[in-house]
Amino acid sequence: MAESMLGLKRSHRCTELSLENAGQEVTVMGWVQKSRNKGGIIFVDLRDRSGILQIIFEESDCGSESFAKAEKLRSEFVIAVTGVVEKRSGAANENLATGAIEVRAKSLRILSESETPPFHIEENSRTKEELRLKYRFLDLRRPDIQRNLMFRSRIAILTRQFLAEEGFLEIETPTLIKSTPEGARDYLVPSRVHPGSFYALPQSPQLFKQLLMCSGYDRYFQLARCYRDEDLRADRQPEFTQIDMEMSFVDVDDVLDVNERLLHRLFKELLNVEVPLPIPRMTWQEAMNRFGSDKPDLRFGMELKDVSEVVKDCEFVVFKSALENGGTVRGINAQGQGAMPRKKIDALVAYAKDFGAKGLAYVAIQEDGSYKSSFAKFMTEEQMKALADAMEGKPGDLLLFAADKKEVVWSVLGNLRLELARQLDLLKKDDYKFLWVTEFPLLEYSEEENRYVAMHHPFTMPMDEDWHLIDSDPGAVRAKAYDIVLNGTELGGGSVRIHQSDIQSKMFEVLGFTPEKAQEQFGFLLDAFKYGVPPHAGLAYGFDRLAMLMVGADNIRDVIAFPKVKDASCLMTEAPTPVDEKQLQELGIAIVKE
RNA sequence: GGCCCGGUGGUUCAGUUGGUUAGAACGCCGCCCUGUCACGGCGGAGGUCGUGGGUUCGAGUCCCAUCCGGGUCGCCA
Repeated sequence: MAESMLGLKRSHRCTELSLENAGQEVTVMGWVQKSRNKGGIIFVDLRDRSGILQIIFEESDCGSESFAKAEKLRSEFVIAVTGVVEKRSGAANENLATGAIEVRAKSLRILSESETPPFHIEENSRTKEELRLKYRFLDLRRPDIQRNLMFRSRIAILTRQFLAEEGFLEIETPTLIKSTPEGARDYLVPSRVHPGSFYALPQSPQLFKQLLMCSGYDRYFQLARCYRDEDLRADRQPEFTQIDMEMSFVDVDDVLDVNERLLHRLFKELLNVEVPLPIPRMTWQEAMNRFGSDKPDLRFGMELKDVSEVVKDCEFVVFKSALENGGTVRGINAQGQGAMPRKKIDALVAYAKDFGAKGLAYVAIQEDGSYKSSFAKFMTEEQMKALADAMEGKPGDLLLFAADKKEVVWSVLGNLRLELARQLDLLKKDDYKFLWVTEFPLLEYSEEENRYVAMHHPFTMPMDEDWHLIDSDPGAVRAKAYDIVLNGTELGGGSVRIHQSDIQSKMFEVLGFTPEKAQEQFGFLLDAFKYGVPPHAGLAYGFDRLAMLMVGADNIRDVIAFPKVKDASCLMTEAPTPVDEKQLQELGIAIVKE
């Protein structure tokens, strides 16, 4: 039987009370975490978002009516207790923030009863995520998830505060927008008023923030909901939040500067971690060559080394043919792993094949300096030594080599490097290594579409010194684009935008847009650029990923209140669902049954 | 779309080469208990082993298909 809270007002959250409040009468409200009935005395652990507080019921203090109610309390009942804070006469509980005190109840109201929940509300729950997501409203009561979401809130609030101090304006942009064919798949929203026409949900506020620059707002930001209809990953949801910003009259350095200070502030105030400024920068080319990745994890070494020159005269056909076909031979040195059993090495080879390797060559340098290798018989002793020297191989080391086109070698060794680091436990969560990766290629060739596509987006400014190559060697043109990388995760990225119509026209041409098509797709932006557009640049963070890394979660779902599962559905609401025939008719939509 | 892992009372798990009535812990229900806090004591209920086929005298266990969840590759301007 639920009672009213009429006449009561919560005076404190559970852990807002301490010995300093001893003797005060307080009113606390929350959920019953646990009830321990000793017969004539009942202890109740009361939980709210702040934590746990022990309530003590004795009939002589609270009267027979409240005591009878206290005997009925079960997990997750919502109650209101008025009582007096006192120092515990029994032993203190050192596991609780409020372990030295308790509230001696004078009255109890049961505001809401609860059925036994399908799983226990507790920290570090081992209950399957499937069940927890179905009952997400209960899962969200768990202290670790509550801490994550409260932390996430602090990031959002501090970000707003910092950017406001820096002169940024928070402006919302539409989420029913025009569909753009480039990039990720759009979520489409049918228009009732225009049968057969669709809005798209934004993948980012990109064009609108550029228009805001055209309109003179000069510094904009938004915590923007974004949508991409692509498959999910541990760090990818179909709808997510960006910390999105754009600035006028700036170049690369200005954007990086303000964002470094933002990150410094967030990590200092929220984690008490000092991010050394300036954050190091590395060009894309250097990142690929040294780490085989455009988002290198700098928490450990094991860098890639190009040994093409060293092995160019050897007889090992794998190396030879790779080099003859314009490829490359590169390796990494897994120091101290020379004794790795064959089975584990085979597993690494299989792992490498997932990333396109045809195989993986290895050399284990024995403690006596001899070599155990998959290809030693094709090498002279001198060649082997030269190779080991080039890899700075010492006795006890394991050298792993990939030979192929450089893109494949990068991918294989870059991922292998990470896999080894995971196996060797080299990745410490509380070690935060930031990096700017700069000078990304402007374009990349799409085998699927048989043309160049924008690596970032079609509005990215090329580097002045490369622009003359746009016709002769488009793949070599670098862009004023940058990513902020933390511990091997792309936290965010951005670029200086094109603000000259001749460069923009050329970009569209290279991307295979006819002028008519460009006008049709992006006419509003091109028109805006005719009327005075400031040079501008910006950046967007994956807010969920940032929160995930800051709280140390392994999964983006742990920092999102109501996440979707792998097939982009919601286990709690069961969205998406079919809709009424009437709704479809109104929208002029017919479903094609397979 | 490919590959890998998982699905057994409410929850988390065990279940041997296929062999009696599928076990445990926690939770739940009832009774008892005035200093518990992983409370304790006594008693009790609760399972078509994800689903559908198949093999077999016999299937939680083997085979096939399928559903659900996770990870990953493709994909993610």
